[in-house]
Amino acid sequence: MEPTKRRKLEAAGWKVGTASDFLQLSPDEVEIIEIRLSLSRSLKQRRLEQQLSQAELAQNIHSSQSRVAKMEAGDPSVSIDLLVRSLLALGAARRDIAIAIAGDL
Amino acid sequence: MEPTKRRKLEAAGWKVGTASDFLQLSPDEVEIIEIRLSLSRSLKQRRLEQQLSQAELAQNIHSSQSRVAKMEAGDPSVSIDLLVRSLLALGAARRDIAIAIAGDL
DNA sequence: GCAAATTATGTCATATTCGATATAATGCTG
DNA sequence: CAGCATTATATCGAATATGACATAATTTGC
Repeated sequence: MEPTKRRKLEAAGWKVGTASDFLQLSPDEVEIIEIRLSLSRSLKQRRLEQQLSQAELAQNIHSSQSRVAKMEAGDPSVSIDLLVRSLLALGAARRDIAIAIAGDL
Repeated sequence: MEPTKRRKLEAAGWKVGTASDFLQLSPDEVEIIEIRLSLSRSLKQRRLEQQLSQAELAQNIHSSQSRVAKMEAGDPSVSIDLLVRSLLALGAARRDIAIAIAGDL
């Protein structure tokens, strides 16, 4: 795994001890994590574009500031469902979500 | 809402009583449901392409036949997370998932 | 038509995710 | 620096998703 990608994961709070520890994640698990991180980044970007605080966004989606923080941090306790619902609440269309998931495209 | 779309939702087990009942779903909720259904269809298509029974797929993803059936039926109790994980297990790439979500793209 | 295989539906105990809350950490502006 | 807003982290009971199981319905091949 490239150091770049690894740093991204570690920065997002995924405990990635040593490189070999990391390897116990299956490719599919890594893929899911990356999808979550892509959605996270998209969420944060949209929120900032709309000049909203995490607390304000939380109100819009009937959630809490702490959960928004976790969403943006790519916390493992956050489901893709919640990320998608939040993106929709920020005005994202299905297509936008698809693009976020694809990573580049 | 077009009758076509509505029939799709009803067929998938989303209790959509009358048209007015249906309207109590927010556009975002409808969007989520449609995303789920897109992923469902993609899942079933992939499984059939690979000539697997629901039970066989269930084994691969450490789940059960009944849950696979629910996934393919677009059952409300199934998360997007599980659908994505299942698609990955069937060999789908991120891009494939993105395409499924976008509808076209 | 009838087995056998496959798929659908209902239920349940357990596991995971949820919003909420508290509080710590960081950033910003005077 | 001090106050204030914003964001991060930890923990909780409640809500939701989960696999497993039972069993019904459906499809398939003979």
